[in-house]
Amino acid sequence: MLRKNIPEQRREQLISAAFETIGEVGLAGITLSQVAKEAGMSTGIVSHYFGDKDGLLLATMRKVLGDLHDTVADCRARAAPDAQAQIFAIIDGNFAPSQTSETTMRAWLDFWAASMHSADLRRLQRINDRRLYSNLCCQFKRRLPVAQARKAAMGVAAMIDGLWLRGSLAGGGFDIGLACAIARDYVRQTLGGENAARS
Amino acid sequence: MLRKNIPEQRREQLISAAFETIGEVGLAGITLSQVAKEAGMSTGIVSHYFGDKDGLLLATMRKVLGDLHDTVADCRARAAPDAQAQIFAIIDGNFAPSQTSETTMRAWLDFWAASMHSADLRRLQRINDRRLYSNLCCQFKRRLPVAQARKAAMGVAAMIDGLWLRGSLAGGGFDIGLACAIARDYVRQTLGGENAARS
Amino acid sequence: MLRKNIPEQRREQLISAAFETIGEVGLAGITLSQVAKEAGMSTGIVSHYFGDKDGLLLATMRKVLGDLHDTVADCRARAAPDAQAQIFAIIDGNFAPSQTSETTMRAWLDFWAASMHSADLRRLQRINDRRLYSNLCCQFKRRLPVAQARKAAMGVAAMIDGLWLRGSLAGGGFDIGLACAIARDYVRQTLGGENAARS
Amino acid sequence: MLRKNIPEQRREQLISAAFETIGEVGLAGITLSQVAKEAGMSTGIVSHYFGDKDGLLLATMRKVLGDLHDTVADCRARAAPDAQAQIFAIIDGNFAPSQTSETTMRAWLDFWAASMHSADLRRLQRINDRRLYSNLCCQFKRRLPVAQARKAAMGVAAMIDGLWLRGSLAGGGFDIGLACAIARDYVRQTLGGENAARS
DNA sequence: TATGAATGAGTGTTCATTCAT
DNA sequence: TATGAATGAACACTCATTCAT
Repeated sequence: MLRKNIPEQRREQLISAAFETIGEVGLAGITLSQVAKEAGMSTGIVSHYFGDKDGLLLATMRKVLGDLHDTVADCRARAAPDAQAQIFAIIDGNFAPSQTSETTMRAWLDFWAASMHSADLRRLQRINDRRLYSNLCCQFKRRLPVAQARKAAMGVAAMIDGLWLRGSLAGGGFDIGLACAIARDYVRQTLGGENAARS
Repeated sequence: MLRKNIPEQRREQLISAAFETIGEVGLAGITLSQVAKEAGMSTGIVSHYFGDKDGLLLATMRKVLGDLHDTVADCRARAAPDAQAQIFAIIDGNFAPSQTSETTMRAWLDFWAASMHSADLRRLQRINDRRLYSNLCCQFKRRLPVAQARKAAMGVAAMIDGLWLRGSLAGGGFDIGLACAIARDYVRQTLGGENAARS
Repeated sequence: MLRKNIPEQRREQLISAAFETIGEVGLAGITLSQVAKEAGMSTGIVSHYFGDKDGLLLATMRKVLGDLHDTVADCRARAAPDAQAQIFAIIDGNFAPSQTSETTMRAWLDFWAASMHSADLRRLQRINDRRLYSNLCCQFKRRLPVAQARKAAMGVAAMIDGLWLRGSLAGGGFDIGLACAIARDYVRQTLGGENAARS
Repeated sequence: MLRKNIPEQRREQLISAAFETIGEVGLAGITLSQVAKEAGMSTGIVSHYFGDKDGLLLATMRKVLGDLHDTVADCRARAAPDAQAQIFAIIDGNFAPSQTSETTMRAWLDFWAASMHSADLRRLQRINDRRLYSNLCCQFKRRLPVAQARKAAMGVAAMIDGLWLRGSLAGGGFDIGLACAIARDYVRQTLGGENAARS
């Protein structure tokens, strides 16, 4: 709130501007002057706060990843503590409105593609990738043997990313409710089959 | 073989060179002189054959899509005609070695991301996207009611793309056998669950 | 003369333009667009022919050094073959009109200063530096014992560079005739004193 | 010592920092933030004390010139009052350790080159240039006719600058003792030859 | 008085495209 | 048909300078 926070505010404004600009023209087509204009600042300010273009982009990806993390954490906090509810919450978080907006999906996909060619981005991407897997795995282990839990976690993680990926192509026509339903069915099958086996 | 085919051969060489170069430096980092060098031709030749850079890239994406189509068609032709075998063949085709090489995965992901910002690429991407869905849907309909078949097709398509997407991050560590196993399990559950329900 | 020489001609035009521009604004203040404008070409052509700015500057320094070498060689070829005449010719070459023009002197001094901070330029500078010394030393050895010849060569080389350096500050007021006379006197003293000692 | 002197102290610190920085990266490569960092101050302080970058550089050159002047004055004060001893002292001053350090030589040469393109720097350079000449001329006149004294002064001044200039290229390999010896020999010849001629 | 965040003009360099040969 | 030299607009980045605090 005080003076001290102004630098942090400007960093955030710049990151937001970068995020928006990526949504408009893509990561490949972004220019610093576009970002600066979007943020209402000068071009030189980027190197002042982020060193160079890559620094800004890295910070922007961190922000995108952080937002997803927070969204999922919120959903889980509001959900019942049992395994299935927690897994459903993870799915819900990944398909929350903030994560399925046109801009977010474009940025996501751009960063994913870019991480194939940049060590820094790839590291970040992997952290996020593993987090989804281990969050799921942790819950599945409460109900399934380790080996099955691992396979289930991989399957659900893939299904979430796959639904999301295919949804990105649909643009406005992405049926989030249907995506969640399909993912939930898969989870139920996986857990339910085990229950049946137990009984 | 004849003179007439030389132009076509050069087109293919150029496309191959573009494909390899994308694998090395990414779609964002590619330059025409790199492609020309890789193909052993002059820089001016691209506009001669493809109009401009975008034309070459579009043709390259068409090639990538076409290769996947051919690979899946091969697998299906060799598989038994029943629904489950055909679905398994579609899965196998999507995870065939030619489709899971480092170069292919990078090109794929780059094109997917780029299709968010280019109408031409997006159109191509959508055609492919729908083909996977309708191929799966067609088979599921032989065993499931339409509504369920559609959900199953969406789920399997998402799982294939999701496994593939997450595998792209793993680089060399992508366990193709495990990916296929998870996808097949999901198909079996979907078909089998229905069978169980029917009986 | 033929087509083949056009690239070489453009290289020379660019080097000339760089030389002239250095004379106008100095090595520190030179920009590629100035050079390109002076040469009547586009800015991109520099990297085409010289890789980058440093490449052009290095080539320009080589040209300046080469011109001095040629000028001195001409003077020596026209002079009598005896030691004193050859030494006088070396002095004359260093103070020839082409070497004492405002532009040449500015370029020279700029390159000398820059060679303190650039390995490539320093290497070039040293080659030239040693050439003056060894040319002189070679002649002095015909008349003096080795140790004395070396000192004499160092002295005359220093005097030439010193007169030239101080002349650079004078601008148009540089009295070339006087400079040559002082240098010749020093040579005569050095050689003559030895003669006197011998007799 | 008092408060009043603090501004003067900061000026000197800034000039020292500029001098050191020039030694490291050259006059062409210097930036105000480097200087400010070296001095442990803020970037804005330069305009506060020196108006702009050129002001700082001009002050730095003045300092370099002043140091040489003081060094020569010290040497002369400690030398015998006769002409030859005074001339030797001038030579010694010019080759004193403080004047032949790597940093000093680089700064000197950079300033000399820059003075070709800046009126302010050139004026300063000329003052120093003439001072060396008139100091020498003054002493030579005590022993030689005016015309000869002038030539001798020009010759010795050139020899000093030339030895120093060539020494700058040698870096650590600059043999100061040899340089002084060569210069002294030249002075002795000039004075002694005249003596001999008189007798 | 002193700071350092902010500006924005100017730089070297890259590269898709053109076109004379 | 094919070349590759040439163009020039666009880019990221630097840095002297300003000014609110």
